[in-house]
Amino acid sequence: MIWNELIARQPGLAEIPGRLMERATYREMERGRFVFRAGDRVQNMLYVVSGEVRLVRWLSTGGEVILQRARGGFLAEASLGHRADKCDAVAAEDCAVLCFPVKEFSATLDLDPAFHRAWADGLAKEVRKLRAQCERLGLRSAAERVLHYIAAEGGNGTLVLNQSRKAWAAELGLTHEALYRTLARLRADGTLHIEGERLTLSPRVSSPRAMSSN
Amino acid sequence: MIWNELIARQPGLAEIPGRLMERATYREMERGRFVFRAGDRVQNMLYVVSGEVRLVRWLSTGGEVILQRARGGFLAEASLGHRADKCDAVAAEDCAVLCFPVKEFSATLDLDPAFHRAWADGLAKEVRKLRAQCERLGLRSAAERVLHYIAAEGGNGTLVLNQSRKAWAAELGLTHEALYRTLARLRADGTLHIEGERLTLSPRVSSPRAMSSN
DNA sequence: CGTACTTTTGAATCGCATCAAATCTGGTGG
DNA sequence: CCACCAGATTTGATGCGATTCAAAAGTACG
Repeated sequence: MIWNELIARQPGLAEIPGRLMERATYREMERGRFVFRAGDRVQNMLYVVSGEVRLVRWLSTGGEVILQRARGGFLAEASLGHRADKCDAVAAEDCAVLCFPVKEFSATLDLDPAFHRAWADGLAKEVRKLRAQCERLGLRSAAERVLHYIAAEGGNGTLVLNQSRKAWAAELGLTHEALYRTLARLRADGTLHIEGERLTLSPRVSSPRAMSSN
Repeated sequence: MIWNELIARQPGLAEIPGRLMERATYREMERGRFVFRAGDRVQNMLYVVSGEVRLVRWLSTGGEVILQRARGGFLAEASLGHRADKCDAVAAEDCAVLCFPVKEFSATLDLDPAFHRAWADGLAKEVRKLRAQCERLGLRSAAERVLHYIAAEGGNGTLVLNQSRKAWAAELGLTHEALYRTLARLRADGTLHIEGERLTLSPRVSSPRAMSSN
């Protein structure tokens, strides 16, 4: 495995001390495979290099709940201080992961204040991101969620979408049909300018309410 | 203020070094009072000793989104590295808080690895909570959100609600009418047993299916 | 080419939001 | 103790918007 190249592509790996990096093992797995199961002892901190791994919990009603979708980042960071995981981790696509032994990982945090700070900062950033996501999902209309997303994630009123619209729809808590229709309407009434992956908010001239018959 | 007694009651305070503890100030505030407002400069890290403080955002439509409910724990931990808060913090009940000056707080983190570790663990816990909340808000029906909440927050299938149902509705991203109706229906069809604040899932056995994936 | 997936539009349905209003509750003060 | 008030709880009627089911056109890739 060519570490340097890998690290260059993964900003999340940059802060990891070389000593710890050397202890990592590389694994590939195919879609549908379990990375670990609920009740397993926590042995590794996993970084998802490519593909997607999901943290899943099963409801007593039989339904499944997706707790995390890790892509290009750590999986189940919160399990660091825990003996066992409460969730299953499943490869949602063919994927590659780096496994850091928790013991070494934990020890490195204690010995390397800079790394520790980076780790805590990463967690804090995740908290902020998740809060924004919660706020967005609390919005009642599709249009509001779209505009909120562009305002939050886009730079200066312009968002360059780095995923399919279908995937975006899932992230917004909408069906893809609802998203397509909403984008079409926002473009039609001039709220949004769309060219390919670039979505730009039009400088608002009139009322803040974009949708509906006002 | 009798620190020792206070600390004994608050497991979250145990890890805080005495040096930092001495710099804390104690404040009490009545229900409905704002602890801080969006845009205020971050001056203190707040620990909620008693009562409840909520982090909320107000929607342009007038609705509210509850981003955090702090009870016996820190509020807005993620604001540590930030200049200003983006949310209002409001006392949901009469409450008492400890205020730690951010500068001292931050410096102590750097000097005390054990404290730093405890802090990171707290952040990780918050991440897990928020992930669960995002998943919940992604559920499309009111009933699913209610059941998910009970499964996630309740112990052993039973949830003791520690807030009004109206407030709960806001947390679930529903109107209070929708929540009342949903609870009535779930009780009627035997899915849920309700007595006062105690909500208990009826044990309906069904086995976890394999990944359905997309 | 052919397959798989995304994008796009259409039509029907359903559930939640909304508006409205009655009852219940806890707390305050006369 | 009762009157009163603010807020929570509960039920009803209605409309809108998202889901759902369906299908066609576009796109990437071997």
